[in-house]
Amino acid sequence: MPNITLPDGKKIKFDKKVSGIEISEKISKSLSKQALVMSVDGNLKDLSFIIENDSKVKIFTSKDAEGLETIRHDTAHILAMAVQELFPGTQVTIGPVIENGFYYDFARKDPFTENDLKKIENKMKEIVERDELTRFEVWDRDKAIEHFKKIGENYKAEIIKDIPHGEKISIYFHGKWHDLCRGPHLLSTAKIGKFFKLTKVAGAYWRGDSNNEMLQRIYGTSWASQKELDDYLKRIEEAEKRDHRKLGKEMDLFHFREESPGAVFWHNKGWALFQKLVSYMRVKQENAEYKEINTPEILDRSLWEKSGHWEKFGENMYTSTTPDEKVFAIKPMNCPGCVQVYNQGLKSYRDLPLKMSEFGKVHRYEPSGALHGLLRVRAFTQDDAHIFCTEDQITEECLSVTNLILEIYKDLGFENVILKYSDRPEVRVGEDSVWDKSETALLKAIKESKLEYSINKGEGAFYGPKIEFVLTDAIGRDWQCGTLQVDLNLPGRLGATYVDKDGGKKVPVMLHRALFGSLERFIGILIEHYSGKLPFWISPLQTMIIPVSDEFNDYSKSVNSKIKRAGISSDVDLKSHNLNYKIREHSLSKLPILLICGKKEVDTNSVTIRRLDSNKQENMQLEKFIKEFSILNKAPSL
RNA sequence: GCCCCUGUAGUUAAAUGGUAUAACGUAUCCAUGGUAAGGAUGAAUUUCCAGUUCAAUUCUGGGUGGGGGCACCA
Repeated sequence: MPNITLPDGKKIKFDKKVSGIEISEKISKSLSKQALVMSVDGNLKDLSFIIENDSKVKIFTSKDAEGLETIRHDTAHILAMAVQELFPGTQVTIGPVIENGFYYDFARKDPFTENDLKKIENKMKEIVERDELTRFEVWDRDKAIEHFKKIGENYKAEIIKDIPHGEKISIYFHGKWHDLCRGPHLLSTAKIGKFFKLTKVAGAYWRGDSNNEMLQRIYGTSWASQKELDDYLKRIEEAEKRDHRKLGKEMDLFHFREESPGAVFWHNKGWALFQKLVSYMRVKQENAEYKEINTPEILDRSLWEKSGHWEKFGENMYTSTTPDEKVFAIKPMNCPGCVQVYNQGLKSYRDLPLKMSEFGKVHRYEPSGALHGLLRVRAFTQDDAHIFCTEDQITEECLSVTNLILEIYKDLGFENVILKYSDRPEVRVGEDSVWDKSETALLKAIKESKLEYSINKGEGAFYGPKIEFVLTDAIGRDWQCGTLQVDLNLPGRLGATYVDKDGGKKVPVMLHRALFGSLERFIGILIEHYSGKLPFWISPLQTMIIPVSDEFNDYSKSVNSKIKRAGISSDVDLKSHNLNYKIREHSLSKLPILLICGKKEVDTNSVTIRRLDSNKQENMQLEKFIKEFSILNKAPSL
């Protein structure tokens, strides 16, 4: 006779075997109405599961992550039911819960259209109303395979074949419709409610492998209440408003065009932002003892063959044949060029660590489907550096890179940073013993940094293991930006050496590191993080001077030139629009500071400040304005 | 690269088997204004290449770009 222990420690004694729903009824009527699933000794179970022995039981409602996940899982099943009712002959494959929703992959000849989504949604609602009861059976493997094959569900049969022998094959029924599934599920289809929406159709490879056939995936979202669904849809809308592609156009920062897919045409304001970030990093790197260099964009094929890029990275490289038939590659990475700078002249152990930075523009032939605004381009500028050092210096140098990156992210408004560590990939150069050494040294640095980190097996660069720096933006999205790679391979391949204490030549270790990764991508992230309202010090155009009428144009022009001389970017709006019009226009373009100049200002040699998102008027002496805003015109850490 | 959707003034959109409409922007003129759109007039457009058709921006096929996913992100 089971003794049930609840999360608060309370025990309930039952005189017979008991189901989850019976337990919830015993606790309270309202709980039994809201109950969705339960855990029995830590394992999630259907509420209909019968408990025979003493157990710890926790009942979940839609307020718990477990409850909401089960709702989504059930919604995915109901989606599959609806699709098969509407489109007989469609095969089901898998339909997992994902963040904020679920998807289901189907195999069907004809594509689903946006119109079908609406139809399917209605059918789903109908199924919810039918309130089909959930039932659960355990089948024999061979019977299950045979059954699914017989009804034409070849993908399901294949999935079952891959389930290890000895594991139970559980089949869930919702009415007559059934699916292979681990569960748990709600008691009936009505329990999911109607707070779901199918969001998009997309292609997806069977088992995520691009060699396999493509299935049709339907994405959806599902919530416990109409309000939560509405809030979610609202959040999506808000995120779309900060899309850097849209803001980039509105703010006149950059554009793309057909002649060069995946390459940015920077407008004046966008380029100003780009250059501000570069100047800022120059100062930070100067302070950290980096020496800036610059190397050719086009280099002979032989160098890329030596470095290993030709073989391991060739598919992503642009090449160019000259009129005299020589083959060059447009650099996809800066490292070989940098090693050649290192190689020019003799280096001593006393020169190490030698940190060479380069704002290098690289070109990579990315798959067309990967391109996405500034976030994924084919031509971009890396804030790259290569640190040549001895093996003993690796850990210390990695730590100093990590600190530099954290400082820079903080200046730009990103406080939350986590690390991702990736070790040796399948396609790589170098001996395993060398990889052992690099991986150990890098891991040691990670541990000493005391930052949170995760491990990505097999995702390192072809020449060495790496850390990636992942930051979190204003609406909680993660972005992978900086990177740090240990490389014991390239320097040797390209013949880099230094003269050690004993007079013998040794091969240095090279660390590759990028702070933002790609300037282009980072600018995209910055725009989205700030919704285009960039901090004053990196604003591409910081102040706009607006004369109240033509009469004050001269005064406005003189204010403009004084502000510019102080290093603050500024412009005068002399167009023949009225004041209100100009204020609206420049506010919409997210200009941080508007300076209004009229009679009052001329008489007192002052300006009236209007800050973005405020309608307060603040009159200030011009000299004072320049002094105060010059202080704000620097990164917080400088 | 793969699947689906998509391409109309600078921008955002509307319409159509008989070469297109609006708003904003732009240009000219009027208005000279004090904190989120003052008024008038004008210029400007169907992504490219084939095909069907008397006639294609519209239908069909292909190229190419863009979007959403998948795969990729060295």
